[in-house]
Amino acid sequence: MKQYPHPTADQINLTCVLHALSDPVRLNFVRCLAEQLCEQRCGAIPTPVAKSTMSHHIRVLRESGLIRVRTEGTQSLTSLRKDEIEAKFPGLLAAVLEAAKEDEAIIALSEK
Amino acid sequence: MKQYPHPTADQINLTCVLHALSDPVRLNFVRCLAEQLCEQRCGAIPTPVAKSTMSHHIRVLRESGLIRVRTEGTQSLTSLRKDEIEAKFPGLLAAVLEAAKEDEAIIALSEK
DNA sequence: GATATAGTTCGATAGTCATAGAACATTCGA
DNA sequence: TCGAATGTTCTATGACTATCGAACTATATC
Repeated sequence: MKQYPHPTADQINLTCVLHALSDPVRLNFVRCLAEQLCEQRCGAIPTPVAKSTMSHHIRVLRESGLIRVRTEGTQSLTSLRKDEIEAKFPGLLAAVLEAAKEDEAIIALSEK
Repeated sequence: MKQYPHPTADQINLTCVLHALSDPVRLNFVRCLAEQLCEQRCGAIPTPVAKSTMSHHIRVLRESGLIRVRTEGTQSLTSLRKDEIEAKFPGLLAAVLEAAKEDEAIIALSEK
C-alpha cells in the first residue's frame, strides 16, 4: 500500500499554491473537496478530463501542499489541508473558495 | 500617447488572477505596488529580469485585471486595481499580499 | 486463479510561458 | 536636431504543462 510524500507546512510555498489553484480543473477539485466533511475518492469528484490527467492534477495539488492523499485498498482518498493552509496563509484559501463559488467557469466543470 | 486595453471588472477572471499572481516576479511587483500610495513607474520597482521580460509580466498583470497601466510621456505608470479586485474577490488580494510578506523567496527578489 | 476496480506511470504531443536580445517607437532635454 | 531615457514589440529558445491513451500495479471480489 504505497503512500505519497507531502510537503511539511514549512515547505509549502505561496507561488506553488497559487499556481496549483490557477488551473480550472484543480480549482474545481479543491472547491468540491472543501464542501465535503470527509475524505473523498479521487473518482468521486466529477471532472471532464481523463483519469490519467486527473492523476496528474492531484499530484500537483499534493506537491503544492494543498491536499493530502492517502491510499487505501485500490482507492486513493484525498482531503484538503485546510487548517495547515489557514495557519500558513490566513484567509487565503477561504477567499479563493468564496471567489470560486461565484465563478461560472469553475462551477460548470463540476457539471460535466 | 498610446494607452492599453484593460478588462472591465466583469471580465476579470479568478483563474487568470491566480495565474498572474503565481509567478514570483509578478507577485513581487504587485507587492511593491501595494505598498505605494501613488502610481509607480515600471522601472522604479527593482527586479532581476530584463526589461523586455518585465514588459511581458506587466502585460500579464494588466490583462488579468490586477493592475492599471497608463502611459505618460516616455514612462508607463502602473497602479494596483485594489478596490475593484476587493469588490470582485473579497479578501483575496489582502490574503495574498499578507502571505507574500512572509515569503522569503518573494522578498529576496526586491533586493536584487 | 481469474476478473474487475481504482489509480499510477509512461510516452507522446501540442500548446503555453518565462526569458533575453535586438530593433523599434515615443517623448523629453540639451 | 540629436541623443538620452523609457518602454514595447518581435523573434527565438528552452522549459514546463495539460492532455490523452496504453500499459501497468495493486487490491478486492468471485
